[in-house]
Amino acid sequence: MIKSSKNSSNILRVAVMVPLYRLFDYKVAEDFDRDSLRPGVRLRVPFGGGSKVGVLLEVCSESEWALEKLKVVEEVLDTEPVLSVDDLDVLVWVSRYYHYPIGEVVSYALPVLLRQGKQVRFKKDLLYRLTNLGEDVSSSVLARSPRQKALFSFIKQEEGRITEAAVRSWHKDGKKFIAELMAKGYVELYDLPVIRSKVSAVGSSDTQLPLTIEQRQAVDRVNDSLDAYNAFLLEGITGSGKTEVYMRVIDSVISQGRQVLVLLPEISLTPQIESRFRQRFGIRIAVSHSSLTDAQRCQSWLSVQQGHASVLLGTRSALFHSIPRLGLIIVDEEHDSSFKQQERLRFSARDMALLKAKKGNIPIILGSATPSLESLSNVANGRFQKLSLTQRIGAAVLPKVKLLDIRNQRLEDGLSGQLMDAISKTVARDEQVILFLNRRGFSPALMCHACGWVARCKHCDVNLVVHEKAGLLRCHHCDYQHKKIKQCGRCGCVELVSLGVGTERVERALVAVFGRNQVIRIDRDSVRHRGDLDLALQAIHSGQAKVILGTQMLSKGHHFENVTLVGIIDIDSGLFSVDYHAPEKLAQLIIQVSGRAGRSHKKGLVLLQTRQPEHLLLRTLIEKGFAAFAAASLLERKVAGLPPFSFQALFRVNAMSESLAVAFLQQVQSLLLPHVESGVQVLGPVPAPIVRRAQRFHYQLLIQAEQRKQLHQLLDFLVKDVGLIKIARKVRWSIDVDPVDLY
DNA sequence: AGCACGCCGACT
DNA sequence: GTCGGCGTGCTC
Repeated sequence: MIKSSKNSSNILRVAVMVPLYRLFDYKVAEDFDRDSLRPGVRLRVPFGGGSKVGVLLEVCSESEWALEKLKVVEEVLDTEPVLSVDDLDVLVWVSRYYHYPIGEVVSYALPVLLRQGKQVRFKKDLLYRLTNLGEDVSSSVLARSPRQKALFSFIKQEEGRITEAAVRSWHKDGKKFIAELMAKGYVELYDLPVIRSKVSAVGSSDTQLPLTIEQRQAVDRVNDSLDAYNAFLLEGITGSGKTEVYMRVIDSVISQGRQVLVLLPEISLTPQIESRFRQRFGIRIAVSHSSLTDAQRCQSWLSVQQGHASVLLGTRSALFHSIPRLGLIIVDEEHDSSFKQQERLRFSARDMALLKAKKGNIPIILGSATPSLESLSNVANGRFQKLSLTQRIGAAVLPKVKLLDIRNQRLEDGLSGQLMDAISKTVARDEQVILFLNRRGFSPALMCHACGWVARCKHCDVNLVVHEKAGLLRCHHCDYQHKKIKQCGRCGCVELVSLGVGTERVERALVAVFGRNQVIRIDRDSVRHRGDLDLALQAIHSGQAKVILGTQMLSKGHHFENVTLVGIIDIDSGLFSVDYHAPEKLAQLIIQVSGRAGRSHKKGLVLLQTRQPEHLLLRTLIEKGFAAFAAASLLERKVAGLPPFSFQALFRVNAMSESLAVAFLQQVQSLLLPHVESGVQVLGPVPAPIVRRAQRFHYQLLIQAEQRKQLHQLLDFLVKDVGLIKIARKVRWSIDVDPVDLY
């Protein structure tokens, strides 16, 4: 049957920005201009009592709803779609895969201003360059005004790559000085054309470093397969020059007039990295991270969406940007846990990037010195191609890694005599030491000597941590605080012992030996604000601080030239954690840390305190390296009958009372049991931060399946057929597919 | 999520 | 008598 084409299509399927798991149908007036109704345009629609912003997903001719029940669209907000059909396709997939309301997923893809239905225009980033007159004069004509002179030289040196923002960040009165230079006729504004076809990159290519043979091979392999989906794992040890490989490939892609998305872990997206990319690719860089204002983020979003920017540098949320001519995705440090969003929409940026590359039929590079087991397994099964960088650039040598057997050793505040000796010797040589302990506070538990009672959080299922200096007991999950108690909460005994060792305790011990000035502690308690960290880093770089003690915070991103000894105080907890990814996280930490010691000509040493010196994975790691460790881990999983991927989901609930949470999970469990032979278990109660004061009981249900597909069938069954949303009135739930963290 | 509707307790 | 608590239901 042939339908009368255009006029019958007056039903609009809209993703309304509300937390509901379905689309909403609307109609348009008969005489409405249908041409403006393309998928991806924003609409203002009547919803409930008021009106909401939504995004048009589909124009069709039928609705499950009675026509007279449908409301009429109020307003079409865009003449051009803000999201492409491909974008919408990915968003719908994300909504289904992660079981998250479609309207919310779509709103993730838009900057706040667009979400609110505002009209925004892209303000072209105008650039400054010297005029012909300016090129002819020497900067000495500006000798009377040192600021103008300096700015003049800055513009000359950057060769027309200076934006207004760059001038502002150069000096707070930069605009004033530039106005003066423009008044003199030395400097002018111009704008760069949008790249839609093949052009050469804007950045200067003479700054390129020569490549090693391995780098050359990696670049060539990727460059040879730019026109289709190909997944590459770039495995490169610290200092082997992964970034240079990225940049060469980016060069090729943008010279074809296409765009590149570069995803970095949260801590890696620093002004330094940004400026390194800026130097190379000029102003055709857009960045996206949490410290931008709404207006800035919107402009950055528009610059990518409208094709002005060729490279988008961002954290995991940058995946949701609309990138019309995307030609390559790079995920640097692909193993990093910050690629998993652990709140609201629980998505894995690495997995989503792979999907996006596949759907867009473009190449993707996952880079890491310590790849995730998932990626290594994908290399083994032929889904990824491996590119290896094994040589370090320059004279840097890898440090020696040694296990310190602390069985039967006397530990003083967590430190063995051997480790203490090594620290003293290093300090005596006027070199620096880094010590890792992934536990904040003074001690992780406070116990009654008389009856064994332990101070616990009244909201969460965890022990309270002693913070000696602050005189507090604190919960590291919900941040509940209580003044440090002097008596047992059960028997009233006054003899309370601090059990275990945290950074504060180790710091006290180190200060007692080396003095206050030579010891510095870096964790979330000691560096609250951004400035604190800078101050601490300064003390380290100046050489004043000799012993640097910190949590994971310290393991990433910072390079300290004079560090020749790294100690990890407790590695055993990583070997026996409930988190089944803990061993590989530990291995990744050790490798990362090794990259910190002895980067210069000096030889470095890494000491690991352990009571498990014969542990197979540890031995493999330190004797044969990360690759062998990973291979052993994969084999171990295979032997244990576990898939290399974790085809499992965590079903989390928050409820007002324990009985509600348990009753709900038991209901879910009983619903699932007929459909799975095994692999559904209630875990919990589990610690979790309080969302709302009332909903503080957190339980989890672990669902395992043989295949990813089977898992999703189960989840779909739960959500759709069972009507989970209706059952789950008094609880809040979320589904975490392939979780990293099992508490 | 927001908002309306609806049915029971203290109050200008 | 009403104002307002939040339990329940609905949003095209």
